[in-house]
Amino acid sequence: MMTRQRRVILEELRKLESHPTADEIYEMARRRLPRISLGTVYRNLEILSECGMIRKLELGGTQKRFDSMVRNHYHVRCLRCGCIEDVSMEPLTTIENAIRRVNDYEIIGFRLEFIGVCPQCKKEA
Amino acid sequence: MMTRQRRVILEELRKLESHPTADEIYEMARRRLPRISLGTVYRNLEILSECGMIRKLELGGTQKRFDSMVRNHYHVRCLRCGCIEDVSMEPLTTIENAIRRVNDYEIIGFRLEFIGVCPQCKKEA
DNA sequence: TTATATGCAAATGATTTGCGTAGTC
DNA sequence: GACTACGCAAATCATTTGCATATAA
Repeated sequence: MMTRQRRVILEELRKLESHPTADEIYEMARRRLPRISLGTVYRNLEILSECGMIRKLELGGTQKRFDSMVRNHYHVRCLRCGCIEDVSMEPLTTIENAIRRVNDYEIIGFRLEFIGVCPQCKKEA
Repeated sequence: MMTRQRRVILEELRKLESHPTADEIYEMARRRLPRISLGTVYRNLEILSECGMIRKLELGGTQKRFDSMVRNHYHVRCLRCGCIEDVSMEPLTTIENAIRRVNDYEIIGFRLEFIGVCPQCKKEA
């Protein structure tokens, strides 16, 4: 069911290169639909990520993050300011191949997050 | 300050190969110190991981996990039951080298988590 | 029309914090 | 004795859920 709310959430997410939290998405959606509720945002983010239209990122920090880029890619997170960016890097075929059988698990995928200090914070430090 | 509480938490954590949550550690500690509080457990886990004596894992799921193994290693998480295990696998020198400069960040480390289905759950499925 | 989604508010679950007392160095 | 940590309970923060109403197909 493509409701107005769901469409707006999806559109707003697609405008961004970044990885907003649920409440950031709520603020963006609210500019277009002032009566939308935070609960609706959470519900739709869940549904959209279940059906693969967006990606839910469970990276470090207390809040989950979301992005509209579904292709496999990696992230860097800044230790200092917490900002998160995509990593431009050829796919790590080494890992992709190495994980076929790990600990006798059936491996479905992996999550790779880099941790470091972003250029901005490097300057300030 | 090595209090009785802090020592017990550390000892209990070192007994395990697994990656317990704060409340699991609380239960373990409580068998030896019945009056210990959950707040104390959280405070000590924070302090111990800050000074590098244990490791705080911010993997998927809602709860943080902790382990006493400080050397760099990776994890597998089961999609179905949520259990988490260490991965026995030679260090991925490919990544270790590849990450020296990513997106102009100063890279300090990375977090790698595999996702799959554990042997137990494979049987049940 | 009928299932599904919404807004609102209250509930939940993990973690953190304030405060007065107790323990460690 | 001074500083740090403790136990307890209340507070906080992100997220989820119940319910009566509204909306999309």
